Amino acid sequence: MSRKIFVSAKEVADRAGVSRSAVSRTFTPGASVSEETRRRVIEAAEELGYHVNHLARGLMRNESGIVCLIVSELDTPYRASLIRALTGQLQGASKIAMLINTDRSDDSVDQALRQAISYRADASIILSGMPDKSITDLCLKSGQRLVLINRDEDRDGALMINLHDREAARRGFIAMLRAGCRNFAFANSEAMTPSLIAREEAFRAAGRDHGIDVTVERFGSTTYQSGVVLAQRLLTRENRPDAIFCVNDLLACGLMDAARHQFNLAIPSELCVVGFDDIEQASWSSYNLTTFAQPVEQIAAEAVTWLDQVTPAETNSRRLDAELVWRGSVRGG
Amino acid sequence: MSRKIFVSAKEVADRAGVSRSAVSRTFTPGASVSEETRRRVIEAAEELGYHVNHLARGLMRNESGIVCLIVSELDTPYRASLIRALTGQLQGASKIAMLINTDRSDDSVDQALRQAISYRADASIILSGMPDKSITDLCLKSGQRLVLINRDEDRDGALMINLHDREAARRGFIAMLRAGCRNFAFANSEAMTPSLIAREEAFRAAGRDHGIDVTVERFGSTTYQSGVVLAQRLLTRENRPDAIFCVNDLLACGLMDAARHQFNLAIPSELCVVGFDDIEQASWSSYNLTTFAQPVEQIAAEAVTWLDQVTPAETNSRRLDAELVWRGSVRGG
DNA sequence: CCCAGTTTTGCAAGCGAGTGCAACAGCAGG
DNA sequence: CCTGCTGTTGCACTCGCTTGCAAAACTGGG
Repeated sequence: MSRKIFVSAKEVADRAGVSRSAVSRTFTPGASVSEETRRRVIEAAEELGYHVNHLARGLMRNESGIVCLIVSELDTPYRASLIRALTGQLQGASKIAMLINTDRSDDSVDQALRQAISYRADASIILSGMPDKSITDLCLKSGQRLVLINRDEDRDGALMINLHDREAARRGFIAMLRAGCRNFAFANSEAMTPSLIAREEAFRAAGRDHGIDVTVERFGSTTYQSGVVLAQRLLTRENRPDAIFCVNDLLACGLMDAARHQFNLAIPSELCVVGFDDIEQASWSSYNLTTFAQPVEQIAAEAVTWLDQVTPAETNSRRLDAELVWRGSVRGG
Repeated sequence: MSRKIFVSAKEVADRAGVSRSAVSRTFTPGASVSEETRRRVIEAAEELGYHVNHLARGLMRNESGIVCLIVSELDTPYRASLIRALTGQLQGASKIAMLINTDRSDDSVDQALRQAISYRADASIILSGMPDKSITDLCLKSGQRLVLINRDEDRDGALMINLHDREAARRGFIAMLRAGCRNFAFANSEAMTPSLIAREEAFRAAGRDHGIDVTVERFGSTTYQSGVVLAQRLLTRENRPDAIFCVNDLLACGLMDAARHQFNLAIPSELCVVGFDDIEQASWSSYNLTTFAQPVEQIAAEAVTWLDQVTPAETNSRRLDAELVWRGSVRGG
């Protein structure tokens, strides 16, 4: 099977005619090595194709440089772009991302965290699902840091990054109100994630504030197909909505497609739509969707800089703005 | 900073009143431990929240269980779905994926492979870019396995997974020919990946075989925006194409949107379009794109089973079928 | 040339696990 | 009770690296 073929520090030391420690120090920033030995070590290392064994290093330093990203349905546009931002910025901070896919079963977020512990990840970033309290406690007790993105619930000792969902929903309402809409609806999935709930609630509240009743419909998971179904449910009502806030862009795309192709509605003249996430497709001219942008790079930056802090992980919470991106799915603007 | 707080086998051993080896053996399948001690160890481990340190285990076993996925622009729909499939199946084979993002510089595929070596990854799977020969040699010499997906070029000792690009292109041509198209065009990017070139060449060849001249236009990278530009270039020609094979779906979406919204063309009556990849958006009713499907799950399966083989990595090549998915962007069908 | 002060270096003790080997216990048969 | 066998256990070594500590090698001033 796999024989030990990786070249070790010992071999480099022998070749360079120095001690093992010298090699180690050469690759440890800030260690005391003379220019001369460093040169010889580097040279020998180059020739042999030596690379420090990060596994062993992690063992000694008690710091692996590994950060686990725990995520399901990672091919969803928003998730994928967040992963891209995170991996990019983690590498910038010389850490490396381990990707754990929790598509399978339901307890698999817990499973994933166990994996993270087994690989002695310095931290885990949870993008979907919500782990058991007992597991997160174990993580924190083990000295592993935890970042929850758009999960909202409280977890002591973790960093929680969320958006101003409520304000976004309210702004969306007002935008469509100004566009002259009268019948408001909110298209949601049944996922009932805290942030999705917040958007729905705030949108209803905005309606109440203006003495307007908001129709809410929920269906399935937060996908394009659900958007199609929601369109069928909402657009066949007797007083058809002329303003729909979709809980995210994927849903909005499905809803818009159904509205146009099945109900022959013109957007935005007969129906205004607002989405959330600002996925790439929202900017495609078939959709041209007015939406709230997830500040993915900023989210990633917050996470990574927090992880880089040396102070012991304290409970921490960040709430970022979701910027409104005006496009053509709402009149005016 | 981070104190050693992870619980170790020693502590479990003490608590269970056995030797450290007993603990080790309990978590090593096939080792000789009595039912009684195993029970006590498991119990103690549970109470203490012990998890085998995979770093240390990897050190001893000389097998880390880590597989690196090397990829750029991972938020592209096709890439994202491939990553999803790969992570899922790797986990099924009890391996774990490390994600290396090569968006930054150009030599960063090499950088990525160095990382992979540093973490003693058992294998690397390259989804984008092409590493230097010297680096891949180093990988192979170090006993690391290598999988190249849609990279085509020859690399001794690696597994190369490709599709029947040429046949797909030819089939696409014939499909549009049967639909009654006369003016054929091929919309490509300037990425010039082997598989993209193969599609283009085969499409031209199909044209030649039928005595039909094929217009080829190339622009930028393989994105939606390039599709828009390509539409502008192709659809303003004096004898406007009525059949366009797009080198991938993303490009096709951009091209279709531009054709419809800027040139007011009806698809498929005035223009037939064929894509490649079968990304999710291809099935959205705004596009309803006839395309060739990347068999992502099958690709992932091939890769993972090959990695699981115990025989020393031999050069190996798989060529899979890209199934034609008939939708509405080509007449007939 | 000597000595105190500053680098630089090597030794050796870890880190947390796996595993060959020998000692050991338990058991059945003689 | 002794012998031989099987199955379990613990010791000690190993993996590749980091790092405290003390010895060795410089440095410059007197």
